[in-house]
Amino acid sequence: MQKKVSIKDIAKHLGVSTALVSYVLNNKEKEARVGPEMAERIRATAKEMNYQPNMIARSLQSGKTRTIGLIVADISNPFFSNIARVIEDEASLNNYTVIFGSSDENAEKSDSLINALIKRQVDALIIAPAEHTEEQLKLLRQQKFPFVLIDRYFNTLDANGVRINNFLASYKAVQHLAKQGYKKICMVAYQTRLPHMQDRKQGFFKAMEELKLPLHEFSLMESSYERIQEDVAAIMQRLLDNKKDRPDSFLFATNSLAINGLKEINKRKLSVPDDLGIISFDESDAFDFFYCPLTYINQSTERIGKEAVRILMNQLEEKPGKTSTDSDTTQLVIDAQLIPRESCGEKKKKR
Amino acid sequence: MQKKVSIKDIAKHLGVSTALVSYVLNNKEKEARVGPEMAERIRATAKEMNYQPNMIARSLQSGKTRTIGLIVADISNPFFSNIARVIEDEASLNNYTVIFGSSDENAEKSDSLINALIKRQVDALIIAPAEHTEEQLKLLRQQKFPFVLIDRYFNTLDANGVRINNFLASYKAVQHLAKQGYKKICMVAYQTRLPHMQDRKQGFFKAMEELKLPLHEFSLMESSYERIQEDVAAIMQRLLDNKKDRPDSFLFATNSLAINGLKEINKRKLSVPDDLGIISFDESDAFDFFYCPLTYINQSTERIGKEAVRILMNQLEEKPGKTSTDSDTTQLVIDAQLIPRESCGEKKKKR
DNA sequence: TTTGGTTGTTTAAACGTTTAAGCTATCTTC
DNA sequence: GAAGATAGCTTAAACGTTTAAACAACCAAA
Repeated sequence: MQKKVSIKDIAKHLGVSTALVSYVLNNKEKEARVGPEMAERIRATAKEMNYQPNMIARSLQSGKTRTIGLIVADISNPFFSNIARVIEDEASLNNYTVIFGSSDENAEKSDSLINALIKRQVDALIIAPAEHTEEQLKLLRQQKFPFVLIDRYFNTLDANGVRINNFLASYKAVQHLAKQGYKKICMVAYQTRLPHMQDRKQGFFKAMEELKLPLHEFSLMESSYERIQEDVAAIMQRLLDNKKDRPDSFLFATNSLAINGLKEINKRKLSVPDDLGIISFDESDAFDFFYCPLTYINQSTERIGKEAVRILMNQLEEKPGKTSTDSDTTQLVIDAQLIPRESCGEKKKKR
Repeated sequence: MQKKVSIKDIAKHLGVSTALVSYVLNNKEKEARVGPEMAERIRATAKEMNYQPNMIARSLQSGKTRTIGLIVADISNPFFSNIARVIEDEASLNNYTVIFGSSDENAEKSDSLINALIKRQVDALIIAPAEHTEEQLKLLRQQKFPFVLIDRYFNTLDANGVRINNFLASYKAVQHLAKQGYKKICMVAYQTRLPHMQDRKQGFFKAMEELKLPLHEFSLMESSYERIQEDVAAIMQRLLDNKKDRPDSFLFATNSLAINGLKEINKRKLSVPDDLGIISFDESDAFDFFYCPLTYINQSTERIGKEAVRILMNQLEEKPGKTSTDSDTTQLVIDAQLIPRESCGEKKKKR
């Protein structure tokens, strides 16, 4: 690669000091009392030589990189890639760029990712934390490193965060199913201690209880993250092939769970919403194209991304008259919408 | 944020020079003849003080950031986010990280994105180039900046690239449709001069010609990128609502086109594959859940991502005995697979 | 005892910026 | 015409690394 032109090159070319060039190119000519014709010449040669400032050098000197690190479970999951896109746009509006990494829901990978990004001096992190990463995050917090959690959170960790009201979302979903006449609801969730997932489960149980719907052994089924395909297939096989006593509806806790579940339902030629009612968390193009469009719980990736960046910017771009401190914490809980469509229409009376 | 600990801090803490610390932490104790017990003490305090090297400083000194810039049309498009994930993993294996940006198929945005990433001193770029970005890329090439094009390419630009054989893919798709009895095929493509898209169109026309299938005014329909939803809706409305003379099948040039097209088809209660045969480029979860699973042309995002990184690494990590030069160029054309499913099954004889 | 080698460590420059402080003319003002 | 202000520029240090070169102390061989 060709050597890039630096401020030094411009200075040498004009026979002046680098300071002068720097002042002009940073539009500080007034404060630095640079002569107007000199300023013009500098600007001209900078353009002529196609000068591009070296942000690395600038960062070293300023201690700021104007870079945000984004850590999600998997950037190829539409939920996260949508958020990534929103974050990219918002960051760009504030002259920040984004480095990303996928943790695969793995605490060790998360740890090395966080370290790699910090070594690269990102100014802040946006993290959808994996299970067992509490300690890593506590350390970050202790070091007063700025970050925002998205999607998930921890009870024992007081940190910035943006998430939906998971409990209520599940709760409403069950109510909706019940109103349509479904009684034997099965929730398919991830097997994890992450509170956002626990909330979804608890919202489910709370609604079941209040509605006086009896629980079954299949009421809550759990899949691992790593072997989701096999696990969900096994669950569905066990439940659906038991003609005697099977659920009449499913509440899927994420889009990936739903997609894997639906594939199994399809294989068995069961008809939705007659044989089975379905609701899922998250969005997916797939939900629109299922023969019977899925009722889903919409988490606004737009809002999650925007608010996460907003919270960070508030913290990073400390205004002179700021009142907040590093230890203050913002937690935003967004209300998720249930989007009713056809996958749990009025249940037939027959069963 | 708490001040980070530097090599200087460790040196001061031990009363030695920074050089010594640097040698040890870079495992150059042998070459630098550092005493073994000193080395141990340095390592110990480094761990104790939780030292994290400042990559920015290291980059400034070395001129390398071990960072790859990724520019795609839209990171939230599954095709690109899948590629992004593969690139992330491959990069990580080589100790690189990835910064990304979305060009929105817009040349100006692409330009400012390229500049922003270069200012940040990325070592290389992986780009899915937008229309009219040829000149920007020629400039890059001229400056011998390392980059690989993915998905798209330019005829007049000799650069590294990884893409599928678009012409042949289209060609085979038409053959497949014809074999199933479809004759009045409509290709829905993007209105762009990008050669990969032109190739898809030309493959279509070539096959039509060889099969002696007559062309209609609807044979090739084009949508803009910016207003895809409106454009595709208008196209489908015009074609489908004309009962007299309408296509009997569609070849969609991308997943987004297909998804928008299918929504319109659904609205009109037309049945696939009886009333209409369908093939689309790219993958999508949605294709699996369309009531009649879509036949599609699979571009292996896995291979595209991996090969792109491999080509870059070959160029960046110049081995001592290297034979290739900066001006050498690798172009990889991957064979795309047609995955036959139900959306263009044996066409009924009735029409 | 000198010469030379080895070992362990320090010095200092460099990477490309930014910016406070310093310097030198020239211009006001009385 | 002396004092002070102002305009226009330069010097130099700093950010956190890396690394060639220098240095000092010791040891071995002649």
